[in-house]
Amino acid sequence: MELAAKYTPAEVESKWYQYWINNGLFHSQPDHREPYTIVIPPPNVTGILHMGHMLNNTIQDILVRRARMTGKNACWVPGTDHASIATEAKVVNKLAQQGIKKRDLTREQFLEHAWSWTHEHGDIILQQLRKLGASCDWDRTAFTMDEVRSESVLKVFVDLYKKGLIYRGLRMVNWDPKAQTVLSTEEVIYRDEKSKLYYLKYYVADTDTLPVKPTNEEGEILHKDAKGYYAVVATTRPETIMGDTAMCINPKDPKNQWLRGHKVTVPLVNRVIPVIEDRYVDMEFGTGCLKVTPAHDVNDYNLGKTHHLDTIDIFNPDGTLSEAAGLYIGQDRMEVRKQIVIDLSAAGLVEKIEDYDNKVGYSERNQDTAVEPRLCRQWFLSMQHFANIALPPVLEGKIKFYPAKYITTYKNWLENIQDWCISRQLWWGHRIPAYFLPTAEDEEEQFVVALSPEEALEEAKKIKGFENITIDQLSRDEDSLDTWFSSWLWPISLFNGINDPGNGEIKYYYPTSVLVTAPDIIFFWVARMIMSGEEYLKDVPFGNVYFTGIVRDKIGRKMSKSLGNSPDPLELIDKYGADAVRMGMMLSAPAGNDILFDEALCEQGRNFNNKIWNAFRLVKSWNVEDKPQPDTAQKAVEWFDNMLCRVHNEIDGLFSKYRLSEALMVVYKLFWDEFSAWYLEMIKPAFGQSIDRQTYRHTLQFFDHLLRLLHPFIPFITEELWQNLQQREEGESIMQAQLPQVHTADTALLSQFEITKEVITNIRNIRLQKNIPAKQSLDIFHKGNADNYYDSLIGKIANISHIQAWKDDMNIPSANFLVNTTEWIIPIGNMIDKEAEIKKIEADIQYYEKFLNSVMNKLNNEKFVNNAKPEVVALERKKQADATSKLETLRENLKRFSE
RNA sequence: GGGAGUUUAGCUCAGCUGGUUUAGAGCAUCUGCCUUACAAGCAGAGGGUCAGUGGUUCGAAUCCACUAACUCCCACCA
Repeated sequence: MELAAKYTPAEVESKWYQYWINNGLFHSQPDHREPYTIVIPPPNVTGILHMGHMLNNTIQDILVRRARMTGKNACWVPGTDHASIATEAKVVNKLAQQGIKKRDLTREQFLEHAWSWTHEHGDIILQQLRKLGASCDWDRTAFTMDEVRSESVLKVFVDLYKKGLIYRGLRMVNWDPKAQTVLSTEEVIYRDEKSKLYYLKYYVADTDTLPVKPTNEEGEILHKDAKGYYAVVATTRPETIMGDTAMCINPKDPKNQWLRGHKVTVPLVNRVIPVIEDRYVDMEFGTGCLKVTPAHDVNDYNLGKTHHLDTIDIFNPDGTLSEAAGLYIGQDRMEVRKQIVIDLSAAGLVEKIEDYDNKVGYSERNQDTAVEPRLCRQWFLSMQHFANIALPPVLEGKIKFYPAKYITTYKNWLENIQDWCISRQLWWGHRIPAYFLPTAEDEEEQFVVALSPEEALEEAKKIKGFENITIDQLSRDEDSLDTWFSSWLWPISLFNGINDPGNGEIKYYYPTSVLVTAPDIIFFWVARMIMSGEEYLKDVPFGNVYFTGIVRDKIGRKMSKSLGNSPDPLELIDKYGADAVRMGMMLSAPAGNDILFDEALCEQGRNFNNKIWNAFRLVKSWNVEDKPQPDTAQKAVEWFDNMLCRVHNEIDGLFSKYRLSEALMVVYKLFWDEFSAWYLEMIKPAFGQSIDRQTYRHTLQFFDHLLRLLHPFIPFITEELWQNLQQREEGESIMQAQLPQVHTADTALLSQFEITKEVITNIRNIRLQKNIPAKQSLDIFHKGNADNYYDSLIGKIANISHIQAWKDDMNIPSANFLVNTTEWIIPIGNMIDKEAEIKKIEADIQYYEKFLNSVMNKLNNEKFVNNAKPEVVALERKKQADATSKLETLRENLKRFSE
C-alpha cells in the first residue's frame, strides 16, 4: 500500500475510537483477574473541557491502558458532578436573561429548568473526553444526582445523624451574598487586597463623670475637641458600625485606661454602647480600641458571647442593609461603605484614613463577591471522628501520595479540623432529609431526620406532644447538601456500596487503585473520601493518589479566560491530533509540579508521531526474501533485543513510581534514537535489495513491542500501525495486547555497543571535517586491544571497507581519535592539516593532564586511600592507568605530527 | 504569623541512601546536508564556578546551618 510521507491523525483517531467502542473494549466486569480501578474526578456536569481536564484525564488514561496491558482488569468509571453552586448560578443567570427570577418560581419549577439545562449540557464534557481517547467504561457513566447516588447520599445523612455525627447549630458561618447560601470554611478563599483603615471618632457619652483625662507625657489633654472627649476606633469596614454593640479595649492598655467603665456613642448612629475590656484586643493595632459587631465578625461574635452583648444583624441575605441597620436601608454593603465614609467625614467623625493591606474572603465558586460572616442555623458534620480515622492510613503509608510532600498538608489539616457545614441554601442538590415539626416562633425548633416523609412521621409521633401529628404538618427542610457531601462517597456509590453493601462489584473494584487529581481539592475531596471510605467500608478508597500540577502557560501564568492564554483543547486536537496533544501534556508534567504548557510541545508530539509513521513506512516498504541473515543484521538484532529489554524494565520501574513523563521520554528516545537512528540503519537493505526473512521477523516483533510500550501514551497511532503491521483478527486490538515478558539485558554487550557508536560518531566527524563524502568508503586502523565484535557494523554504518590492526612501521598521513584507550587511525592522504591535528592533540593532552592530576591528587592523599571504599579507590586507579596510557599515545602522535 | 516546597545549560526538568572518567536529558540555538522512511528530517557542535556563604567529610549538586529570591498551603489581628 502507498503511505503518505506525513501522518494525518484526524481520520485515524475517530476510526479507532469507534472500533474500541464497537468491540466493547472499555467495558469491565468482575472476573478472575486482578482489578485496576480508577474513578474519574467528576467534572461539573455543565462544564466544558479545559487544559486541566486534559492533563488529568490523559494521566488516568495512560494508567488504565497500561494496566490493561499488564494483565489487570482495568475499569475507569466516568461521571459528572452536579456542582450545586456553579450549576444553580448558571441556571439562575439563564433564567434572568429570559426575565425570570428564581424567587418567582417554585422549587419544582426551578428544578425542572435545572434538569433540562443539565440534560442539554451534561453530555458535552464526556463527549469531549472521547476525543482525547479516554478509555472510560461509558456503560458505567454516573451522575452525582442520579438515583443510586442520591439514595446513597440521603442514607449516609440519616445514618450519620443517627450516629450523632450530624447536628444542627447556630454558628457564625460564611455567607455568599450573591449565591445567597452559606459556604464551608474550605470554600472561602482569601485574597490580599489594598484597602483602607478608617479611624473613626466615638465620642464619650458620659464625659461629665470622666475622672481620668487622656493626656500625653507632658500632661496635655488628648482626644478632645469642641464636641468633647472621643475614642478613636480603626476599622476596615465602616459600613458595619450600625451593628456595633460595644467598644473593646485591652484592660492592660495604659493609653486607654481613661475609657474604662465608660460609654461611647457610635458615630452617625448615635447609639450609646459600653466600653468593655478583653485581653483579646491587640494594644498595638490601630489605637487599641476595637469596635464590636457581634453579628458580622467571628471574633466579635465570640466577644459578644463572653460579654453578653446584643447582636444586631444589619444585613439582608443579599448583602444590602436591613431595617435593623436603621440607615442606608436597602443599599448594597459596598456602596454603603463608600457613602458612609463621605457622610462620616462630613460630620467630622473621621480622624484619618490610612492605606491598609488586608485579606478578604471570597467564594471559591464565585470569585467576585466577598463572603460575609453571618450568624446562621445550619447543619454540620462533626469532623473529629473522621479526622481520627482518616489520618492513620496516610501516615502509615496504606495510601501513598505522589508527591509525598502533600502528606504534611493533609496531616496539618486533619489535626486542625473544623466541623463541616454541609447545608446550602440552594435548590439544585440533594435536599436534606430533615422534617420540621410545627412549632411556634418563640419555641425551639424541632425536627426529625428520615429517608421518607412516612418514616419521618413515625419518628415525629414518638416526640412528646406530637403523638397525633399528620404528614401534612411536617415541612421538609428547604436546604440541600454541599456538593462535596455526595462526591465524598463517589468511590463507594459508583459501585452501589452504600445501598447494597457487600455486593459483588464493590467487593471487586474497591479499594480503587489510584486517584488522579489536583492538589487544590485535597481537603474538599481527597481527605473526605478517605473519611467516608474508612467509615463505610472500613478500608481506604484508593491505594495511591497522584497529584497533578496546575496547567499554566509557558511563562507561568495560570490559564484563565480573561487572560486569553488558555488554548481550547479541542482546537489543539484538531490541529495536532489527540496523540500529539497527549504527548504535549505529558512531556512536561512531573507529578505535583505545575506544568508550563507550550504549544511547541504538541508540535514535538506531532513530530514524534510522524517519526513512528515513517519508520513504519520504511519497514513496510521492504521486500522479504528467504536468504541468509547477514552478520550485521544478526548483531543488530541481538543488540536491539537487549536494548529493548533494558528500557522496558526501566519503564516498569518508572511506572511503579508514577514518573510518567520520564517513562514517556525514555520510550521516546528508545524509538527515535535506538530503533530508528541505529537499528533500522543497521538492518536496512541496500537500495533495491530485499531483506532476509529472519531479520524482518525480528524487526516486526520489535516494532510490535515498541508500539505496545507506546500505546498508553499515544493510543491512536499505535493502534493504527499495530493493525497494519500484520494481519489481525476482527475485534483484536493493541489495547488488549499484553506487554511481552522481557529478560535481563546483557549490560556488557550494551556498553560494548556504546563504544562502537562512539567509534562511528568519530568517523562521521572526521568525514565531516575533511569533507570525505559518505559514499566514499575508507580503510581504517586501530591500535591496541580493540574488540572486533562489531566491526561489520562499523563497516556498514560508517562505510568502512577494512578495519585492520596498525603496524608500527606504517607511515600514512592520518586523522586519529581515541575511544577509551584504543586509538583509531583514518588515513586521509593529502587532506591532512598538520597544524590542526597538532592543535587538537595538544588540547587533548592538556585535558588529560589536568584530569590525571585531579586523579593523582586523590590517590596521593593517604586519607582517601585509607578511608574510601576499595572499589572507589580501584576506580581511581583505573582512571589513572587509562589517562596515563592515553597521554602516552597522544604524546607519540604529537611527536609523529611534529616531525 | 505558622508550615511546606523550589532554586542545576536559553527553556522545562533528571540527578534515589555523598565517590562510574572534573554534571545528564528533551526542547531551543549554531554548523553542514533536500543522502531514494521521515526537512514534522539527517549528521555534527557549542552551552552550566549545580542561588550565595559557611560547615561536616579523604571526597558535596547531593548532608547540616545561615542568607537571598520565588511558589504554594494554612491562620479570626480589627
